[in-house]
Amino acid sequence: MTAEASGPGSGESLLFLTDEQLRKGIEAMFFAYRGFTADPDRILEGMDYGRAHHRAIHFIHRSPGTTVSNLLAILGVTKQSLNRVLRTLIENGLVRSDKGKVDARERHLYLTDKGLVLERELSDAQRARMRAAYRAAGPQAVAGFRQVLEAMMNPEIRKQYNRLKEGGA
Amino acid sequence: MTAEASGPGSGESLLFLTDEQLRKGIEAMFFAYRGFTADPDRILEGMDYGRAHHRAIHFIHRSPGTTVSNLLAILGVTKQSLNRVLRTLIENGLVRSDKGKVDARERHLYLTDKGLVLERELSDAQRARMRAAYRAAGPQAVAGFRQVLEAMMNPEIRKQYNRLKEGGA
DNA sequence: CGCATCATGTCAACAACGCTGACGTAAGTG
DNA sequence: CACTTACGTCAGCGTTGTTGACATGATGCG
Repeated sequence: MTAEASGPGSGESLLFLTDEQLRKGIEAMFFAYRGFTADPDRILEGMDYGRAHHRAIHFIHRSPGTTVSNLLAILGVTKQSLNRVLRTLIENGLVRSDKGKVDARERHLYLTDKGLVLERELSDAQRARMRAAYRAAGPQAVAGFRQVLEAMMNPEIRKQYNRLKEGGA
Repeated sequence: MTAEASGPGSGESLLFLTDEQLRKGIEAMFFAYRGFTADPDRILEGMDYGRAHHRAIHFIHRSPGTTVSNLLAILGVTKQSLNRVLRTLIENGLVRSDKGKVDARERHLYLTDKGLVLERELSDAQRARMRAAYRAAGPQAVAGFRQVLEAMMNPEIRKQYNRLKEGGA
């Protein structure tokens, strides 16, 4: 069960669209996501933080100076929900919130040195697993992996993802 | 950004193991999982059920007659958490719980006709998205997709996944 | 200038779904 | 008979999502 999803030669047997195949994909997605979050979750447990904090930290690190609205759009949660998370991160000195210079209503978010330390710890763990999986599967599999994931996103989300994929903040 | 993850000819440029590439994979995983759960979530919202009910229904449908312990192992939650979900499903007549014949301590779980209807609705929605993604990406991408996901699972989980992948209940 | 709108923060309440700990009961097992 | 197993349940709690309402300061526009 490695790479023989397409038929033996004859063009594109649609075997990979079987309900059975789809079910396997669905279950693979479910189990893999568990692995995907397992390492950061383990690091976070015991701290006052959870998965939501990890996500906020990730995207702030990724787009330093991003605004609260940006973050809201990317994370897809309500401002009340994000604010709860953001407040503790700011109180604990992991995140800095700067009033905007051109538009003073906006808050620009940055990780502090302390925040960068935690970000590093979390992403190292997650990247290590990702790297192992990538290495085990090989470059071609990785390309396919990304293709399918992109096709699985909601269209508007995919736009955001692509915007993120290219440009900076 | 389709399939040029490996270098232009020269063997296996390790470009796909870049931190940047890993980050893209991580974000793709995050956004794709949102899409993955979006359709069932939408169907469930308004009913008394949530994502946890969907998961229980899925695996009961998939392995009819499975026991509570089996389900616990697959879902990776506590019995208290599962029980809360299972109880409502049984009370509402979506799931039937039969006392075991060889070991009367065990409860064997089945979907009722009513349960099958909901299962169908949920999995149709999820499969439709999966099918679209598979079709858009093509068989080779799908093979890679599954390879990377499998490599991302925890080892014990991967064993369960493979056991599920093959045999029946 | 004044008023609508925007970006943000916050209070309150609630739901879903994880968790731990403890206890009970029926049924296998040595 | 004692022990263990499979399951159910009560009680309580934490995280993270939701809605609704309200406040504040900043911006933009007629």
